[in-house]
Amino acid sequence: MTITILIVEDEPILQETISLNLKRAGLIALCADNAEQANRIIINVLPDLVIIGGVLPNMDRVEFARRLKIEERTQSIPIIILTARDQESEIIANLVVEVEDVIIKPFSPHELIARIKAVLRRRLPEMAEEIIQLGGLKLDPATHRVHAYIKDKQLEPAEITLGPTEFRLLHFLMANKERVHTRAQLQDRLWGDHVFIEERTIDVYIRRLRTTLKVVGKENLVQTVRGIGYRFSVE
Amino acid sequence: MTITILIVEDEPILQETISLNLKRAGLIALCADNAEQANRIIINVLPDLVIIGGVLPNMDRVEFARRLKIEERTQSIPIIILTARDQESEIIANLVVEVEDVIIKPFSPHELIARIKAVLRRRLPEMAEEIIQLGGLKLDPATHRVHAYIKDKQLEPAEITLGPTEFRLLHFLMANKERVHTRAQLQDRLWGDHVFIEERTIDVYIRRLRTTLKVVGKENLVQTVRGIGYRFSVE
DNA sequence: ATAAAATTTTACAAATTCGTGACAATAACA
DNA sequence: TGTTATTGTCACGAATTTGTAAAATTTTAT
Repeated sequence: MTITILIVEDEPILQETISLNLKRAGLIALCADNAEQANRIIINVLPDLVIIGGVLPNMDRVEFARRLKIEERTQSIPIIILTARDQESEIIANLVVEVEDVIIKPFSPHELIARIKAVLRRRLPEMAEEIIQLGGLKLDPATHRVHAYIKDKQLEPAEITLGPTEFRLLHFLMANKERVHTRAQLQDRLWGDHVFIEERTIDVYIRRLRTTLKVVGKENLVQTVRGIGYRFSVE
Repeated sequence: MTITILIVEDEPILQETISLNLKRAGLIALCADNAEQANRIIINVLPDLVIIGGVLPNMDRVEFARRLKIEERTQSIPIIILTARDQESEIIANLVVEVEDVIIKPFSPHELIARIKAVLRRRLPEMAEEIIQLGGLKLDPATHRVHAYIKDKQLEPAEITLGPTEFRLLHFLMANKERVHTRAQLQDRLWGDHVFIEERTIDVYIRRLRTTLKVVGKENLVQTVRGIGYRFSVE
């Protein structure tokens, strides 16, 4: 799942910097110096997000964003506008156009990445909403429910009650079954970069998840890979 | 694996606080009050990360970061700058210098640690994830699993359990099959430069790997090249 | 054939890593 | 407001891994 981001920015240094930070975050960056170039790119590659930086005179930028929002093909692409603090008129204009986010300069790379991710996350609710069925478990992100199918008996699937964190953990593990995740990766995905938790804390949540699963007889689904991390596996 | 962090900060209280929090997180903290002192430390000990805090007049801090990023020896050291929200010019300047992260004061110790760890984590290159199939063995880095296909029988491939080091060793050998690796090379690739181990230790791990493989009938895959080192070969 | 060199085994203590139960702090809720 | 989940941490013991030293074996050179 590669995510492509179009940066419209004429200042080369800023363009370069943003692009670099995006790459570092595992996102693909396309760069355009002006509106025409941007349009040409959009014709070929529909980006997942557009960042409109310091291009063109102010109102033109808003106009550019507006056009994207009007045209059917590009309508659903989220837009982030970078704007200077003093250009209040523009900020207000953007509110009218209903851009997804406005980041006021100056900003840190970290902030930029964080907000890009936030916007992308918001956009992908359906993607995360798929029901996952694995190893006799059914997890439904939409209803936030987990059911366990017990083979021997013909009983209705038993509902499992999980705390919020345990649910997210199970969800992530199931969505990436078989793959081993280090504690650092789990921490990144479930808690994010800004929150500091002890690595042992993850063990504790793994245990909580396990004990809950054990109650319905699902014993070996969450496995330890010693020295590395954890894995959801159907064997 | 000890990680050393250099803190450049003239405010004693802040210095102390940061240093304390780093220690609690298992990181080694070196402190410098000013640029000269920092340079002197860097000459002796190459830190894994530099935190530039409230030292010197503003632009000098950026200059300090820039110098580190220019000099070859220190180029790859990630830098985190602590900056006050109102010093916009500096934040922008840092973007240009391509500092790894800018943390805006005030910040919580938790946030600091989290972001330090995030930066350090990002620095690690991602391991190759390709599945390697060789000589009746299948090694999958993503799931961290090794399977052995036994020819005679039509059985399902048997799973092999390896310790972390044995796994890395096998992975490396398989990824560079047929090529002979000296013990020094293996040591570099699997343990890194800063860890001292006896050369004999590698022999021991080779043996451990061999015995595990022998259990599933894979006997001659890891071969000795006398006087040189070891090799993974399919004959 | 014998000594020297290199490698394979074996055995072991120290260090890590993981699972667990208990605990205070915080958040959510009625 | 009080009551009930949830969160994150800690400390302990058990199990595993790690690195080493030394003995045993094999290979090479003299």
